[in-house]
Amino acid sequence: MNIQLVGTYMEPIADKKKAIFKSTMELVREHGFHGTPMSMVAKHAGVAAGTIYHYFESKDKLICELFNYAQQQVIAVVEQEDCATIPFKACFANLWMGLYTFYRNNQDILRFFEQFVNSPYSAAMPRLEEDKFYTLLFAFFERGIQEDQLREVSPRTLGMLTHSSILSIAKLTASGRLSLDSKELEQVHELLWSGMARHH
Amino acid sequence: MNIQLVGTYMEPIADKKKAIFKSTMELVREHGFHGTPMSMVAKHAGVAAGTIYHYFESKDKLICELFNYAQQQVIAVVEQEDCATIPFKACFANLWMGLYTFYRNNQDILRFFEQFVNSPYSAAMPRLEEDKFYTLLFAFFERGIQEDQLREVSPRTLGMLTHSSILSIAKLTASGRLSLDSKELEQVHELLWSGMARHH
DNA sequence: TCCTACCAATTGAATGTTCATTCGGGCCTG
DNA sequence: CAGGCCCGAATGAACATTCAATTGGTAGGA
Repeated sequence: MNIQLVGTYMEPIADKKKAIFKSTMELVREHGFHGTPMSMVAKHAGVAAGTIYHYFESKDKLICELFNYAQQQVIAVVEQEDCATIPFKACFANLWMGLYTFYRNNQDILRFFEQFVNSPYSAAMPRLEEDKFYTLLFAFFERGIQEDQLREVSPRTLGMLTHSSILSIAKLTASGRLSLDSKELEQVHELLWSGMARHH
Repeated sequence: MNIQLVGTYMEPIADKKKAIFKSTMELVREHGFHGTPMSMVAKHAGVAAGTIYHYFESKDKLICELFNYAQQQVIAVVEQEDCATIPFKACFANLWMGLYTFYRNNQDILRFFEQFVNSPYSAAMPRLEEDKFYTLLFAFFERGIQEDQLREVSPRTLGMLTHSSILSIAKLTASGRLSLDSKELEQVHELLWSGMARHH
């Protein structure tokens, strides 16, 4: 039986299934989609090759489900930080740092995402309007504009700019090619903020 | 004889070699690294499979050489826009639009790059210090700081932020999921500028 | 001018490997 | 003992790479 992930946030997932997800993520991070045969996933996850096919129709389905699984986690971060009870500016800072921290601590996911969205798999992704992550993100910036905190630039543009800055900095620091202390990280999102904010 | 590309900018490249580059780029864009067998490249380029191996040691080498080949073109854009004879702010605007336009007009390259840098191939990339593109980019922002035009944020950070904004907007508009008119494009890099600029 | 020796360029069928996927059977648990 | 889980060897397709054979062009000698 395929246990559904989608929608209900995160039902208990069969152990083996979770192990397969985890292994796939790690291996794909290190070796790419090509370069990670099912046999390798099986061995790494400690299951037999056939078992994977008990849980997933095919390699492609596995990859796509894994994407959704990981996406849920990112969505959880956004939902946690996007709260209307604190000033928008602070909320923006939290969101930036929250997402940044998440990607830094989950480099597998970061790398997997980037591979996924730039591969032909991305054809299987929902359109922006149906993508929960982006819907949340855009709504957040919409709110900033409503509250007269942000310039009148399309919320989509603001959302993409913010997210891309997080991703690029996270990738860079994760790769060890650049290291930023916490003061410099603050600088980054302040810089973004001062570009996007409405100057009264 | 392998005609060298590296270093001397761009020697005349054997026709077939160029055809192979072009086909690989288009096919990889559409089908990914996996998903484009050498036989497909051969057919698309109008050569025999064996011919590819006359010019390239292996598939991996082909991919890596292609990356360098494309990188040269991006470097050319930076070199063209980064001129010290006009005010820094204008130069920044030119650079942003120049790179954006380049990626918009060369979606193959954009997509190929993103796949490459997030794949295991990226291990073959030079370190940031030895990467000509980034060296130029960072020097550009260094200049802005010297000239007291920019905040004192690490030039690397500024460079990465700028480049990531270009890439994300170019990817998004290229995919048709968002379209920006020229006024909105201006807004984007002005927004960035106002975040990065020193406020006297 | 013609002939020939030489070599780079090119071909595509053949090779051997790697891989996704299948399936017949074993092992628990209720 | 039925039914769900799980195993892993076997299968067949797809692929990167090789190589023996062919072409075409060029330099030199007569």
